[in-house]
Amino acid sequence: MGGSVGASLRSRPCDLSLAHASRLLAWFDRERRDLPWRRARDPYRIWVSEVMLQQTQVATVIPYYGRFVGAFPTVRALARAPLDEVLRCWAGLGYYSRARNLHRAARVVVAEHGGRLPETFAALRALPGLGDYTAGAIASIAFDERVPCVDGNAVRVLARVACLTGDVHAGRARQRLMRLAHTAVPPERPGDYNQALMELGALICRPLDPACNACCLGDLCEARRRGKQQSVPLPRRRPPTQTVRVAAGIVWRRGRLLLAQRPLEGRWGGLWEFPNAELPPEGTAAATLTRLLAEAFGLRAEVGEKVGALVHGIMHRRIELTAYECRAVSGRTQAGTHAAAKWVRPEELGEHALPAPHRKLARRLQSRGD
DNA sequence: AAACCGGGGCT
DNA sequence: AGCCCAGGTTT
Repeated sequence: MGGSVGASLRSRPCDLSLAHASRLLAWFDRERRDLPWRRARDPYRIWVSEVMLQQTQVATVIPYYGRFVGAFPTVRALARAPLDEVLRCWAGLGYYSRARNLHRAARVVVAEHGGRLPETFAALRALPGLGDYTAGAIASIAFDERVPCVDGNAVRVLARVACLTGDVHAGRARQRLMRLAHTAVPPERPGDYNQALMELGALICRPLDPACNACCLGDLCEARRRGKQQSVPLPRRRPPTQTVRVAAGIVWRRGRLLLAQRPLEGRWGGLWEFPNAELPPEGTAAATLTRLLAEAFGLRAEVGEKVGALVHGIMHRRIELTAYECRAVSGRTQAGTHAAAKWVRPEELGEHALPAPHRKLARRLQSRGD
């Protein structure tokens, strides 16, 4: 292993000076935002907050966090709850596998660790749903272990301070970054240090317009010295966007709507949705929905007017969802490939965890006054 | 409305 | 190293 002689002569990953950690900590002590999960050092609450903060911004997380720890104040309470209830509490946050993993791990913690979170990085990392980031966050913040936790904010700060010009998301530059991240964590206050790094990335060392003049690391930052803040780190390369056309049926029968629960595994696992299917390139919505309702749900239905259309973007995918009002005229309801199917009153929609695009759809239907 | 930013976990 | 999961903010 290791690079060629040439590579090792060329440039070693420059370790960050010790000064950077104390600067960062001093800045954090002054500027840290007062966030609900920073008020206690309960490992469980830190865990919940870290999972919610994956792929979701602080402002969005705050109200959900309060409701969630209100409903499930301890690991045991979470483990006791049925998954459905947990998903309902998560509804709207997106990326529901996070909630499923959290719930699954809570049950493991109760079964194998007596209801208390294990206190080392290695033991945390072994729990389902906890990867390097989350295990590092809990280990350092709740248990003072000297391990890094590297989110996108931390990547940006480290890459800029050390001016890592390669692709920090892959290959050698990635390894270098992670090595740097490990050595950079100070033995004192590792948890605060990690939070400071991420906080600096979020507030100061922003992707597009870093506030270098206000940065506590300004005079240590190699990218700034070289005027390369804009090009370091290299943006992640993205696959081209794919458009998917989906038709959904708002199916009525005796004043109730048909809702189907997705299989527990996989995309939007366990969530409830309006029956829907991807439109084949040449297919019409009416034909697609008629066949779907017949074959998957055992219903003969008439497809009526278009009652809504929206676009939902997810990563590099663009879902164009069109909804049609349908009337079920006969048949005995089956779940098909879904986990379940049921008829609900419109006002009961809110009690179900729906995928984001279907939530949008449901909101529109209700505001329309149906 | 388009462009852009967000990454963890698993195998 | 590559695959899967499946949202929000900015401009």
